[in-house]
Amino acid sequence: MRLTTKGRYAVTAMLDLALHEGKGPISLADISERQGISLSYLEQLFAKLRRNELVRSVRGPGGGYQLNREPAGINVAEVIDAVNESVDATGCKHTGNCQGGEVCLTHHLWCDLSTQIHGFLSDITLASLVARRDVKDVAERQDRRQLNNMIVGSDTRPAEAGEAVV
Amino acid sequence: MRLTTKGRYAVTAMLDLALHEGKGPISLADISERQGISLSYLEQLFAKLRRNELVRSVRGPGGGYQLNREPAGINVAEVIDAVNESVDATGCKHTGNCQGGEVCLTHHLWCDLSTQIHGFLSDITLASLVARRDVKDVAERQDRRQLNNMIVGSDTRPAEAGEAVV
DNA sequence: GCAATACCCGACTAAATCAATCAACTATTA
DNA sequence: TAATAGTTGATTGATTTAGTCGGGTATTGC
Repeated sequence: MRLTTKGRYAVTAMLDLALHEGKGPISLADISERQGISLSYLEQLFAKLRRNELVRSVRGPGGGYQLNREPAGINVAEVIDAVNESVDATGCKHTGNCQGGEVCLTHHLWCDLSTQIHGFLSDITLASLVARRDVKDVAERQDRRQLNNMIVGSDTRPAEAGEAVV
Repeated sequence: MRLTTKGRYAVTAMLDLALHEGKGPISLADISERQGISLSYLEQLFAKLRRNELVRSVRGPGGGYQLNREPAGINVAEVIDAVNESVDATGCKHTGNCQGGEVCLTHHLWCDLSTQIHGFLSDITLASLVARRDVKDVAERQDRRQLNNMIVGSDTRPAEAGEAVV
């Protein structure tokens, strides 16, 4: 099992889409700026999200991405699955041939853990995240900063990873 | 967060010790044979388990490792921690500076997930695993096979990873 | 119709981690 | 004192991560 930036970025980007629903397509450049994720990397992730029919794309000027379903119908577990980060904690992918064709001593433990994690994450939808106080606060801060950057003018580069921001 | 063979092997090896408690020190060679884990790799893992005072070692002929506490007092979470596989799902190690000094959009979600997983794993002790039916079954099979290999004689190498076993 | 926008796609890469292997060394005990 | 068994450090091939780079192609406002 692994949960790295790949899965975290995917969920963050999907949540960004959910937060800006109803404002037409959202460009990856916007998400990149707001969330501080490399644009090229986002393109890779959205290719997978699109193949899994979690988002749909609109090409051309003014284009971008939109959720393909309502936020209440998309849960965190399937977003992570879509970018190939399995939530499976077993080493044998549930086949049970961990030790020369038979199950290993701890096989059932990892199965239980997988069930636990998957259950937890699939109960959380984008809609439920949007409703959370802490998410709202961070989103407002990000929108404010993005607006600020636009007014300041040419300095529209996204804030860098380690960079201190006002 | 990551859970790979490192953490799984560590838990498996500790459970093997718990299953053979009271039979004096258990050598890593024995564990290697029963569990199909490379001896050299076990040495690395047990160096960390010893530094974390989860096991104690006895040197010399007839030596090996023993649990440093009773099985009911050792939980799975601390074993995984001991081999440097954190159960933390955040990217910022709970510091909260995921995005230029501030928390990112999904920080609290990953905190919740971490709490969930840690809670689940720290409720499972070696003693509770030893008592499980499925663990007992696998352990018996492993002991039987090891005995068999000893009788057959010179062929005492551990069963290889992909090898089909009778 | 054409230039700008924005998605689409594939190849490539530096760094990190995994899962070991190898060799040498030290302590203990039969 | 020789065999056993734990201890430590260096090294390694394979894989994955977290991107970058460079070229496409579709669409639309002017």
